[in-house]
Amino acid sequence: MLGLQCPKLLWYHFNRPSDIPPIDEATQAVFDEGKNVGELAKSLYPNGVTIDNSSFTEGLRQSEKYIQQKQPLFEVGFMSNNCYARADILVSYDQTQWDMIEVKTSTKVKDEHIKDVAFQKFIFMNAGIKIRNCYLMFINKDYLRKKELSPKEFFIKEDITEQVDNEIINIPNNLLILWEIVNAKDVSNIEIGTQCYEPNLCNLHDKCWPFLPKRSVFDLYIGKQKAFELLKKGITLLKDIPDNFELTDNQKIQLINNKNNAAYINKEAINNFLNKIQYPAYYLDFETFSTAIPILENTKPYQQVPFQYPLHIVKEKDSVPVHVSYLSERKDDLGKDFMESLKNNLGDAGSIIAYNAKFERGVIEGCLLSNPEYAEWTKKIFPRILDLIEPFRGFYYYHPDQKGSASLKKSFTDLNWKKL
DNA sequence: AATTTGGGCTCCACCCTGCA
DNA sequence: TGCAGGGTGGAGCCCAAATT
Repeated sequence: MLGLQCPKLLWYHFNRPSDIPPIDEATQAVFDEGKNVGELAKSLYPNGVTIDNSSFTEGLRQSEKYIQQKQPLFEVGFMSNNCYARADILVSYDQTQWDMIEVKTSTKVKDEHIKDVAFQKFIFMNAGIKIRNCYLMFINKDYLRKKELSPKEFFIKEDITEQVDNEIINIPNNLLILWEIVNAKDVSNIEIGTQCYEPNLCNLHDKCWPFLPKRSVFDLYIGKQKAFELLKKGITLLKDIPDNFELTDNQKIQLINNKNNAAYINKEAINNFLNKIQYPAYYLDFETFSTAIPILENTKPYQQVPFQYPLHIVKEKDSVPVHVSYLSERKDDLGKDFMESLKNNLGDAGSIIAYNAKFERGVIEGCLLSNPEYAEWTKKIFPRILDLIEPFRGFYYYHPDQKGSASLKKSFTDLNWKKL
């Protein structure tokens, strides 16, 4: 059971090419977003040179060449210790030293960023490039876009030199472990852990995790730590959890009917919930987009901007739902039409029902930024909202096929079983 | 990538009790 | 009366889960 543990957060430098799955649309969108933000960051360093990395050897050749000059360099890459690293931005400090700037689409400095930059600095130093200070350039989440985009206000630049230097001492040892893992013939000796899915899903996840059986301890609701604990004791099945092992009330419900695959139903709690619905009932769902770089005036980075909603109105109990929908036709200010349409369709009374309704609530609050005249109306609307997630998160109803999830769309263990 | 939210955990102030 | 030890409750923090 005991085995090698991947050094957390460094794996993404080490994917074996054959193990990298094709990029799906969502991942591609994240990459594109990163590219846009990267280009915006470059605009802050005039006279910079972007290294041509269309081929690996050409990238290295150009990096060697331009490092002799002193203008800012973008995407410059070097090799040492049999590893390769590429820096987003390198700015010359004096004749011998450079400052390293890493651009992230995040809105704060995270531990993984420190590890990332430490790796880059380590490789660069060993390649003979002298690095003075390290900076992280990330997104100011409070930046409110006006008509013109202001890159200077959009970014925050923070000195992380000290944290990087504290981290850099761990790199040599991490590299040893990582090489061993990369060269391993199979994964039977590699220990799974949170590093497999945090901060991102590892590309080797589908190789290391399938040993888990169906109905495993990883189905436990909010129970990943408990699952790892049980795994260390050799317990992988829900039904094998000992009676004296401490579980929350919801987790106990998961074990009821687990074996015979039947639903647990708390009729009283469900009835209480249903009785809260006041008619006419409005079933609502928002569709939104969000971008790191705000494209509309009076919006912030990553703000969810709504453009469409379906609404089903049930006038009285058991009556046939009436369908109403909205699709924005404006490209400048989406919030105003959206709010006006909602106001016209939602009436003055009756429950407004959504799944995970705090999302809908947040979107409406976001619209108030550019449409404050709806503040009064919002106050009247919010108390009417009822969250359909309540009966599921509260385990009023639970079926083992939910795998510990109250989501309409996915569960944690689907990560392991999606190929079956 | 962010956000919200509730649960669970930790920390600490406070109080009570038992004892010298 | 003072002190140590144990129990209790609130504040604050972190994590996991849901949505787009």
